Amino acid sequence: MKKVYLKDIANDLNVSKTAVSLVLNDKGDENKISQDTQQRIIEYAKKHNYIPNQLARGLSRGKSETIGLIIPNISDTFYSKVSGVIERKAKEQGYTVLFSSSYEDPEKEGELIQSMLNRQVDGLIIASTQKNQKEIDFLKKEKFPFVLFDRHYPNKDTDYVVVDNYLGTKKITEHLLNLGREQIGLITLKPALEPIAQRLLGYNDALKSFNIEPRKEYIIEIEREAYLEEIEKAVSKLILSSTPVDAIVFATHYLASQGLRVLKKLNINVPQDVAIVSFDELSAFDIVEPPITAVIQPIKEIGCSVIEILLNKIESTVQQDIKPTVLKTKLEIRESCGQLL
Amino acid sequence: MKKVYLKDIANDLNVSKTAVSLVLNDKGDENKISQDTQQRIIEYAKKHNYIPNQLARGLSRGKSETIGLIIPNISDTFYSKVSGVIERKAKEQGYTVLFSSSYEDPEKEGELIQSMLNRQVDGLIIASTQKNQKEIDFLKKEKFPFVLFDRHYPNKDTDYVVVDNYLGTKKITEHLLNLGREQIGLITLKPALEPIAQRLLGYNDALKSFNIEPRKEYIIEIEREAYLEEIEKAVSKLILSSTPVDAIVFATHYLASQGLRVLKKLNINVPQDVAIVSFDELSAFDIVEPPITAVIQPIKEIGCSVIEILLNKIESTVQQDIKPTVLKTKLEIRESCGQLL
DNA sequence: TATTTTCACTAAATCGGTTTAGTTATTGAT
DNA sequence: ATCAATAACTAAACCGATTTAGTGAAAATA
Repeated sequence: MKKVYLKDIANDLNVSKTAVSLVLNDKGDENKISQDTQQRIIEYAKKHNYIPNQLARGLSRGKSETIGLIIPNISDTFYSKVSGVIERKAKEQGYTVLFSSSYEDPEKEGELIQSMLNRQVDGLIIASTQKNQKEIDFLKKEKFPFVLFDRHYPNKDTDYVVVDNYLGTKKITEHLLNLGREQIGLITLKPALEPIAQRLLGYNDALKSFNIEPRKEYIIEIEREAYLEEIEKAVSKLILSSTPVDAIVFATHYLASQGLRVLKKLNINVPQDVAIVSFDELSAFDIVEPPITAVIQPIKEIGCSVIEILLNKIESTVQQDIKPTVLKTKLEIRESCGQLL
Repeated sequence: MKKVYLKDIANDLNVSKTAVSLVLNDKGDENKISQDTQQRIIEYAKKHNYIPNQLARGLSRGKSETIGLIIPNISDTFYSKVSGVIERKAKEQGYTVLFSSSYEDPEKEGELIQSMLNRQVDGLIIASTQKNQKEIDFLKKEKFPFVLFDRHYPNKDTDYVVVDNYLGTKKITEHLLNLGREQIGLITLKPALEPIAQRLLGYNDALKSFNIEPRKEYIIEIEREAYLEEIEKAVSKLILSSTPVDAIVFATHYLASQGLRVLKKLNINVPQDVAIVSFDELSAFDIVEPPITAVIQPIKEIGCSVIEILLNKIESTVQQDIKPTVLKTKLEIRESCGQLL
């Protein structure tokens, strides 16, 4: 069973390549190809399992039916889950997804964007390192379809889909305050990224709304690359201080899970000695000891919004408006704050 | 800044497209293009940020520098982690990865394979549903480069990378036996898949090696799609039987975590009443209550082996031997079996 | 000096499709 | 009977690269 090309069909049926191409692209009727001929072509194609070469097709149409997905790390549960949704939705519309991880390296991200563009992707989805103003500006200037998610450039006018990081963190912090905790620490990352910055604001404002002045020594910003080691110091510092905290807000799921490991190692009772909450979660947060209260991100909605906006941009002929999307997080109360359930 | 094509460079420098192409593909010397001309071309290309259109390139070379990755589900932590390794290693060699999830649907998997082939991927990596004999045979017949992983077709002679599912399950079961447990249940999936079948064998043989005859009523095979509901019945049955089990082996990480949820709900003490072990793990298994003993898969090795075998096949001109790779799992002892640590 | 090699290139074919701009043959209107 | 319109196609250009087969001039060899 040799591979069959458009040319072969045309030759064998004594019609032109044009006719075959038109018919197989569903443009037979509008181009007045007779029903009989259409039938013959379609049957032949089906029988010989003809599949067009997408490279050739993409080359001549200037469209590849492919979208590029650039994320910090596919191994991270949040990104892998969003990627799953994006891929499924994209496939439903006939698009295939090229993906690459930037590992938080802006230079690499820049290269990835370029590499995706050479591959003639029809659009890009980027959870950016937020240090690639240049590439983003380039995409904007070229009016190339793209959507940012999870992290956007607040000073740039682009499409993006994010969750309300500010409000989410405010919610978990207020949850602690409502349960009577007052010395609340925050373990977060160096605030290079917009979501992280927003989470800090949410934490601060929650305290202020309870008339508590945030204390600088309760806020610890650690380096993402070295978080495994640094978190140990961070937790110890908050716990063993002369004015120890009675609760800790963790700004990411991996900070929370690693934080809990450290607390266990130090024999701190959660929630009796210290209550903890997490922004975002791992799927096992409900069965860890104790189950961790968290605000969870609407994974499915994020993925769906992203793909919807992008495909709209790709497929519509009229210029689409730029539309920021901010989704709500959901508070999932568990036992790590001492509330009886 | 307009986009620049090969033709533009040729025109502007008064050389032929051939010369430009050769030089930019590092074939200038072997084709005796003068150093001077080479310099000019390279400089011009760099200055104008020339990037070849990969579709055109792929079309004319019959090679796309792309590999296709087909997995059951990118959202599953195991597959997302292996995917991360595969993507990183592939990128290092200049390949980009197209991915799609089959969601255990053999028909969809078949379509995905076809779709990847139209897109002219240079090779395929598949964690198969194991129900696509046809497509696999087709790939074999065409001598198309591909590597299976996680799941292979035991009756077919193909390259694959798997872990020793048999020995891994034997190890965790023996661990329970060594700690004095004797009524050991197994909660697993309907054994359509090779790894799952192997895990059953490992469980059985472990018992036999301790002179215990496996009991049919201790082995519960549940439907993957409905595992959330079925596992509840399964656990209850094992626990509330007239001869209740004193330990349960879970054949996957998600069975184990869901199993633990159910045990907690039923107020069963782990490990006092029932010890549990899991094949494969979630990253939080060390902080759940109790921490779950598991055999873990060597994610990095799996990814590296897969990509190494595939790129070898793609890039070498001589026919490569077919090479099955079976990797070792590692027993991670935690507290869910009652052993004091 | 005549012939072969080598050097430094290039024209044109090719990859496998899509699309534009025609071309016949037939039908319908006047 | 004549001209315009329509039906049913097709030839050839094109997408943007790679690659094969050659070319003319200079240098080397006989």
